[in-house]
Amino acid sequence: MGHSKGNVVATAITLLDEYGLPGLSMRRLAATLGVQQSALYWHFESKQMLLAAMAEEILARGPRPSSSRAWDTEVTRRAVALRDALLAYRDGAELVSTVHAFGLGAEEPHRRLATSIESAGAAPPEARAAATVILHFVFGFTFSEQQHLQASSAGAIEGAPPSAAASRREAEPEPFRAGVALILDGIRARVPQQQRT
Amino acid sequence: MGHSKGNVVATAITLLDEYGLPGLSMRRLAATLGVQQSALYWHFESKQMLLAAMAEEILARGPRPSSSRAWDTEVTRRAVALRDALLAYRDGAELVSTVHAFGLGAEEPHRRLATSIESAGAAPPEARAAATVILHFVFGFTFSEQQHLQASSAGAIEGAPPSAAASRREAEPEPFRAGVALILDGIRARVPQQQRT
DNA sequence: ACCTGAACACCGTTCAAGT
DNA sequence: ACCTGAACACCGTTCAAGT
Repeated sequence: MGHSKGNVVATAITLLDEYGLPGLSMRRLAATLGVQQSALYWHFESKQMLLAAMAEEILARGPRPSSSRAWDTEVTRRAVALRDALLAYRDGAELVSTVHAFGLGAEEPHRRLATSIESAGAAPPEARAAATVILHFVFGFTFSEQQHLQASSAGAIEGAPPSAAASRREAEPEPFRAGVALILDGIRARVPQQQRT
Repeated sequence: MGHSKGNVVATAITLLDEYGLPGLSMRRLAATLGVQQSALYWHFESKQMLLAAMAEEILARGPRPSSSRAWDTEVTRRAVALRDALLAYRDGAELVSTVHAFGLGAEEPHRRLATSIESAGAAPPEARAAATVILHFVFGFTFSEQQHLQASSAGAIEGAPPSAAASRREAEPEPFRAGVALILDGIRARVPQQQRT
């Protein structure tokens, strides 16, 4: 009866988490599914399209932040939720941010951030510009963070004291919150003052 | 008499500009230099190390912004200069930002930005956090921009009206300046007010 | 110090053909 | 609708050996 598209994507994400992005080959994926490599090209026109579908799925599986009446709380929660979604799978940040940069999808986070920022009283173009700043910060920060996390967990047994930090950290480090807070201050400076939160 | 390291890097950058990052293979580089592939591994322990050296060279070739008494002018000029450096070669933004994320170098821009921000009166840790925000914005923005530039210049003859924009644009688009300005406002909000510029 | 020759263990993609 | 079989045109890296 054959594999479905969703089926293929789910298996690909499992392999991503196990072998990382460089280890995710069409051949390995096909072997895991028990088909020939060429069969994958019936489901996806290229590996890039498969990666784009994986990025969407990883985002869809991420947490959905509870909304808030305070726009800045909401924006912060969205940034934290996005970071959590990226950290949930090995090389998640690299995958999603690359798909985004190549214009192949992963646009929901930007749209949602922009909507939350508009509720602060910003005009749509300004809200989009601010959303772009936040998005690139979250992508770049989390990409770097995930690399360092994996690099240090690679030198685990043979290396420096392993420390209490697990490879898949969820709590936000101080610099992450600080970066988001800085951008929020920038937004406040450009929006009609009305309430403090 | 053999090739020098700098020689190899320079040739690699030429190939990057001509074929793009996916087209830059060790085999192609070796062939262009007139040596065997294996010879490259005498100069660089891996392709990653070659890419790191290329990133440093691309940054070193970039413009050096004139300094300014006004810290915000200086930060803006550094951001613009960094973007220009990345845009100067095909896939420059992807290359440099990836090398940076993998912790293989390309740290000068961050240090320089942090220094300029400190002169606004920010404490070093705050200045570094703000520099991180700017750096990720410039990397992410320019990466996306460069992809779109190349995608549209790929569909040149056969496509929409080519427009006046060349493939290698140097003037900053409005959203780039807007993003930098937003972050500057965020910095101003966290620093003892003294002068306006 | 710098490179050759040869191999190892892989890649993404296409395409005619099958059921 | 979904897959096979086979091929095409590539990859990064290692290593003994040469000069």
